[in-house]
Amino acid sequence: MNIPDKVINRLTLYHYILEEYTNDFISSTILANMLHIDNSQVRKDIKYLQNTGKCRVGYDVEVLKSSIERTLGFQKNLNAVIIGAGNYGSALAKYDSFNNYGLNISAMLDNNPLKINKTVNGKKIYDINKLDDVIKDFDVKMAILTVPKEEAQIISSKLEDIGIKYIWNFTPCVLKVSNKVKVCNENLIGSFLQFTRHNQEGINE
Amino acid sequence: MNIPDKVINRLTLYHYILEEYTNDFISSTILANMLHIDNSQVRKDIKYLQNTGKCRVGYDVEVLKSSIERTLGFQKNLNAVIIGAGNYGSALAKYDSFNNYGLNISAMLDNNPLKINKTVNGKKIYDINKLDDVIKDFDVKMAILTVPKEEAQIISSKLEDIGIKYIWNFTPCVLKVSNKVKVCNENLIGSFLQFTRHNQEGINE
DNA sequence: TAGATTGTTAATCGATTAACAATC
DNA sequence: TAGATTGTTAATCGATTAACAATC
Repeated sequence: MNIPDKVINRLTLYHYILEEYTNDFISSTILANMLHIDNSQVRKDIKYLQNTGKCRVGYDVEVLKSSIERTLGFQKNLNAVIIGAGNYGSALAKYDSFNNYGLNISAMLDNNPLKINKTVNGKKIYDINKLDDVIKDFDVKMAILTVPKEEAQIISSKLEDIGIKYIWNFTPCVLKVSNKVKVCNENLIGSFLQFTRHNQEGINE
Repeated sequence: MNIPDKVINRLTLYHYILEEYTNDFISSTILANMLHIDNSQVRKDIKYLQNTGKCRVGYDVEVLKSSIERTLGFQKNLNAVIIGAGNYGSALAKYDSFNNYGLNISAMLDNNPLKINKTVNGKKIYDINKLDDVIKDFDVKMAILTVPKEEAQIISSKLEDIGIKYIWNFTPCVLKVSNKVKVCNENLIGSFLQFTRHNQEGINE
């Protein structure tokens, strides 16, 4: 089944809520209020899970949680490397929750001799010149790009040549790649501006 | 004028491209192809800038760049603190480009005595118990939340009491706040799943 | 001139919200 | 039973794409 991006995003938020939720059942209205969205939207999202609720009671929390996990594939593992062992890369290497959601960080790479062969949270840092080998040895499908933006395009082209499938781009840089590679831009500046540009209407003083 | 979120996001991507672009003029088709979107969408987005192009030539790169900067308010400064001086917080503290887009990191806060009074990239780390003072002293409008998720809700409630306006939430946690506070969730898990869930259709082998 | 490109309108598509019968 | 909640359809809203006249 094809689940729209926005629905996937909301499903993960429902999952966060359910993890903290102590009752056995939860209604669409409660979930909706916590996220400031419409309750019929919650019910529609849940329909994608082929999950069924109970009138007058709501949804079984455990069942709902595990059907989100099953549908979004929290259990299937995808191997990734982090390219760039700076703070951002290290922060992501230490983000252990990734494992619970199907993302396995196999290794890191950097060009700094002082960092090579060190580890961050148990992930070894390899020489960027070994990129090709590391990707093959660990069966890596995704590269997480946290290099300085000057280097982003060069690395991205290399990754494409090696045949990587996914590039998760944390640099403020639009990568030129063919349509064999999927790029996801984590655009912090964009988020910041979206967030703060809306002073105009809404809750200002 | 009220610019939709998606447009704001694309405008920042255009800006990234323009920064690297060496010609004097650029057409909507070139921008569109780089982002794999429709060229009439690019022209519509640019209309929000009240910028005008030239038939047969395209848009003046410098003019376009500065009208994006003006419209999105890259020059107005908003003060923020980073709460949680771990790797993620430190990575953000070192992300100097924020300054070019109107975000000024005034200080950091943490509860670890070993970190307090140290600095990261010139930003001093204050005791989290001084939160109230720091926010007032630096005229802080935004808190960037990079604490462990167990602490996220407690800090978030404190921030609301103090009267903070924006919480940029990097924790995998849905915060309960009143509508006086705006929360922006940087949902990494959600992005990851959106990104990789789409094996089904598209470019798989 | 011929042709490339903008600016803009109309058509399409998708996502959100409203409404309500069915259920327990 | 009365009332709360789901499941689902219809209505609305917004975003994207298609089309094309106007321009230089």
